[in-house]
Amino acid sequence: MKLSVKSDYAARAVLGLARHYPTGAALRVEDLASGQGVPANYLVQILIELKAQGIAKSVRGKEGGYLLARAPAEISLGDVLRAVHGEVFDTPALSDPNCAPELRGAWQRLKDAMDKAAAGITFQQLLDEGADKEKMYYI
Amino acid sequence: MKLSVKSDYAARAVLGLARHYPTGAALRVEDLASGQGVPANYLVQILIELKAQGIAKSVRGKEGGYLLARAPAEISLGDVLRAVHGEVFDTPALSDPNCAPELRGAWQRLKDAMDKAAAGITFQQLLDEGADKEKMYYI
DNA sequence: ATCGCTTTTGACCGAGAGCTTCACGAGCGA
DNA sequence: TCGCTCGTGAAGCTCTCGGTCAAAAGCGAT
Repeated sequence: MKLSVKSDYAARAVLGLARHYPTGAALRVEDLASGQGVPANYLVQILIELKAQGIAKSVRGKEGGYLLARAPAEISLGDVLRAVHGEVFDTPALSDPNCAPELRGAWQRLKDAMDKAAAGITFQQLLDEGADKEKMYYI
Repeated sequence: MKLSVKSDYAARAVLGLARHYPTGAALRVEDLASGQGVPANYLVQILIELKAQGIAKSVRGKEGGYLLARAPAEISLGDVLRAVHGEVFDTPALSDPNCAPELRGAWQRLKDAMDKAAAGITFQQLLDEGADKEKMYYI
């Protein structure tokens, strides 16, 4: 099971916005893209999806750009994954009625594990981990 | 994150072989395919991969077919997923060096959760669940 | 009002993967 | 030798993914 580059880009974008969140200012797409190593034109589409899901919001015109719609503590990795794909975990078997019920149960268990793990990772945690790592250099 | 139909087919195939495991006889591809609602010509390719990973084995000639190489209790859903794709969970971010380390940690946690969940589901369990369900009708 | 900045939207395209089918070769038993 | 089965490779088809581009639209400043 391979995760798409899109999910990765989306996570990077949200992390970038989260780092910038305390300033309260909007971040331009171009700056966000170059800071995270993501093609700007592609990032635009991802940001639009993030906005549609209420994760980010945008400001137009000069001094415009993107910022998070909620605090980083309120955004989980699962939210981001659901924003760019429909579901965190999906398989044709779950919607196939002539799939054996015991198998469907197995896929469901896998899905639940995935959902739970993704919901348990918030971007505030990631910010803290990054800060901890940086603190190492000062010791 | 979408799971391919191939993984589903592989799981069905192994479940079908597991049900037939106690007899010790080989199961023809055609029979296995029609029993599980899988295109036979495609199933062949999947079975070859399962065989290459030591999950199934084959017998040629008349009375030939496929059977499990180990007991159903020794085969986890993770084994099957790893047989048809390379990994249970993979993302370009994990091998991208200029991805933020805190993000890589997050993906790794997701991967671990997935691996653990997939390793914890054996086909013996699925057989038992199926048997339990069948017993319901006799009450 | 107009201009420059930004997001927004939609269309487009090439490459590759996934799914499926087919045809033919190879091993085994009668 | 014949019939049965697996084994293997190749082909086609569709669809998604990753990425680009251009034009529209909102906002602020001059």
